[in-house]
Amino acid sequence: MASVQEIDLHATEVYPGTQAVARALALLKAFSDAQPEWALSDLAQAAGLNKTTTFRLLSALEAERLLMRNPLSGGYRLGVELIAIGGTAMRSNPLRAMSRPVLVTLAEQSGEAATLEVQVENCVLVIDEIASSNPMGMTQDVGNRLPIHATATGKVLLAARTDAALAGFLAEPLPALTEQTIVDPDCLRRELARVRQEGVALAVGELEPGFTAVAAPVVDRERAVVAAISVGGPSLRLTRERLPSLAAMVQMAARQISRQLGYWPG
Amino acid sequence: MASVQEIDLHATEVYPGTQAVARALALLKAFSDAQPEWALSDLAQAAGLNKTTTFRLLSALEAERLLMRNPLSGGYRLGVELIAIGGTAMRSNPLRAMSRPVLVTLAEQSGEAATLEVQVENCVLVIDEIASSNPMGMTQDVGNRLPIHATATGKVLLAARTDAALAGFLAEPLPALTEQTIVDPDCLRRELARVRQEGVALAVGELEPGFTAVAAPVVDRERAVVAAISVGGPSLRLTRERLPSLAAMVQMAARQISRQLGYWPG
DNA sequence: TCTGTTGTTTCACGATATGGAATATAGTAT
DNA sequence: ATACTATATTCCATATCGTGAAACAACAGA
Repeated sequence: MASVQEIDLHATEVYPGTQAVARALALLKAFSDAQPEWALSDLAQAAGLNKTTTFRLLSALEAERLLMRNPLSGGYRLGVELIAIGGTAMRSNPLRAMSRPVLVTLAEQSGEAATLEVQVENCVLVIDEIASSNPMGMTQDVGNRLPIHATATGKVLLAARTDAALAGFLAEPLPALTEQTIVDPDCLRRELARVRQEGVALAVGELEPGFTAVAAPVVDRERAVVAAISVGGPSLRLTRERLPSLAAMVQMAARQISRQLGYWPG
Repeated sequence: MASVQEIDLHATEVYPGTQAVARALALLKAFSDAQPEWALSDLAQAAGLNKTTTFRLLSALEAERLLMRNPLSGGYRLGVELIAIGGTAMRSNPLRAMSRPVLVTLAEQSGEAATLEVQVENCVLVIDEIASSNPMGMTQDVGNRLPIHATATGKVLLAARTDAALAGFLAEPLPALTEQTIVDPDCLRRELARVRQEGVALAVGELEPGFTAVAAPVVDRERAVVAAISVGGPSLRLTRERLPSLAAMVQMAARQISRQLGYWPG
């Protein structure tokens, strides 16, 4: 019936007695870079909710400034309060706070931009980014979600998944962002095996043409891969010869952060 | 009874039929830079909610990754999903998108950091920031809330308030952040009158020692002050002699943005 | 003017959120 | 060890609060 693409109302059956909250949050999550503005009816349909219910929830979110309305179109947009809360979330993130000095050193040492990323659903989320000391590289990606299969950090995080979880992910087609993006499931599987073995991932022009990145996993006390860090920059600067030494730096930094998290190798 | 400071559950009576959502959002807003982690009981008490209710709401927020728990203390913290949503909110903010090129020009022209800020409750919220071309100035303040009475942008926004709204604000004591912070209500009132007349606000060492900023209002189609922009930097560089010319630049840039919003002077 | 679409309000119903009480799980002092 | 205190978590009967159909209002296009 719904012709508009469906938003998943979170298959994971939620806590009992939180329907309204879960629905409100699902509505919030419907907003994205691709669709930053929603009309009430469309959003109601996409979320599979009654129009009245949607209206009431959106009104509550608007009253709290988490949403705002476009005065011209009447459409809903994410509000300023979310920028504030997001900023607080960023600054209070313990992983970010721990990693920052290491990232700064890594960026200086490598002369490239360094990032800290975690997995959120089937994307990697940029938690922190230290700009390259070399000018240009102004990516400003903090808070951005990137496709997990086309990034070095993403591959590191994917490599840590169980075969079952991986199979589920690979069941759906992988979008190609560039000519180089790995879209063949078997090809990606082999790549991930390599990543798992070597403890480093590369992405050469797979996210965007001319951009190369090297990533390594951050491991916590329970030996779970909780994040990945990377250095990245123009492929012209991150030449094939430099990659091994960059990989070593990234791995070293990642191990340093892991140790702070209580991870002890062996 | 409640010895912990109370969180205001939003005096403005909310939309009927959204109690749970409003409460959940109030819980989210309880997290701040000053108090980034809450124990269940404390938060329940501060929000004036039953412990069970609080637990259920927090669980729902945690399930959606808007909150996470500190594995050591068991305390609640803002989660990564909020960083993602906050990033989306920032990038999709129309005011920010409009202002950015103007801000970039302003930063180049002045050689200082330029910011765009809006009012949210009794704070100013930094929506965008273009770092100074001169090194140092690395403030990284986007998403940060600053006290409205101690910032140039804040004064601009305060100056636009009605006398009644202002009186309400001035009823409570103004915290001093530095020696220079204006804490006397009458003194601030006079300052705001000046700002209203001249259309520019200054803050010299009022937010932090040695930091000076100049701000001007951004006005929309309905002649409402919706934001303020500023340039700021070390007081040693923003000398008394430079301030008039900087003020002119900021005002020019603000007028440019206002015009894009449909404001037409006269 | 009519018609289709949007956003908004109303309201009766019952599913759903609520909070007291009971239980579990620590952490601290005795 | 044991009792004690302060947490977090589960259970469950109750009625409050969220729900969605329907009706209304405000447009835009034909």
